[in-house]
Amino acid sequence: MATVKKTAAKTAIFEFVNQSAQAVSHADIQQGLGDVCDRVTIYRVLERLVNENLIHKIVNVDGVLKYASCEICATEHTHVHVHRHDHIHFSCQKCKSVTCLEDVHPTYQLPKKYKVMEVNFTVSGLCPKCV
Amino acid sequence: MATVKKTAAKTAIFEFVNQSAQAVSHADIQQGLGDVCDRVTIYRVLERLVNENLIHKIVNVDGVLKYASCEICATEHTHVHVHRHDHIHFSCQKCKSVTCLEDVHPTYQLPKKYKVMEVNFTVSGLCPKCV
DNA sequence: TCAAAAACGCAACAATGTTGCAAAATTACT
DNA sequence: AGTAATTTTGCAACATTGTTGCGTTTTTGA
Repeated sequence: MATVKKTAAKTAIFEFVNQSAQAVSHADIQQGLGDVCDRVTIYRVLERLVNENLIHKIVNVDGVLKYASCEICATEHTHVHVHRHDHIHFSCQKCKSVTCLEDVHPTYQLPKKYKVMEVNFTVSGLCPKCV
Repeated sequence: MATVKKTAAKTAIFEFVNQSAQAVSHADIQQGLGDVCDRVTIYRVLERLVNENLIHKIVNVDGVLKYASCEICATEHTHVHVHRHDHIHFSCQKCKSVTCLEDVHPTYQLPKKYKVMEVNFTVSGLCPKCV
């Protein structure tokens, strides 16, 4: 029985991600939190937070992984149910910010026989501040 | 006046990408082509091919960049016009293949003021062969 | 309090991608 | 064809991002 343990690093990282208006990278966290923990620990904590559905993971257009708070998780206090993170992310080419557009859910129809488990929709260009 | 030059490496890489049914990574190309050219050259040729709209670039769910032939480019013989590569890509978690679903174009509506320049839609799960 | 399990730090490694610069190849022009 | 201009290449070195193994520390539940 895998028991999840509460640790200082996990709490700090979770709050950091949650308080950010934009999606943050590993580097952002490391820089933002100073040295609360080792570099490797950040990777491992992020992996756990994603598995526990407390945050969600985004692949940016340049291939760098980013993490963002999950509105559903943040508001509903039960993390038991699994929900799909199928909203669009916007990656600004100028200010480099990655923002969740939680209300924008693309519609599409896949050919039969494909079994979808995760989605990653990212659109890049200029955000309202930079346009 | 930047003049595009035809080279052996470029031709080989372009044909390799074009003949692949799935999207290929830098590593796939390097392995597939042996040593027609240096590792760095592959990166640079891919960048050029993308800029010339001869192939298109995909960010896989794990953050690795992949490249695929562009059906529009491959069939229409004029590469002059810029076209959006806004179809969905499917990334199989089992066989690791990344396939262009050229006919699946998601519809979505962004909030005003976002200027879209590129899109990257990737769906992962199990492909028909692995389901 | 104490033992089991989870999480951590450290070090080392792996994969992927980038940059600078001099040499080689291609192209345009005469 | 000859030649100069420009692009492309190879090489080496480096940067970034992410992973793994392992012994130690921390957390948790009984």
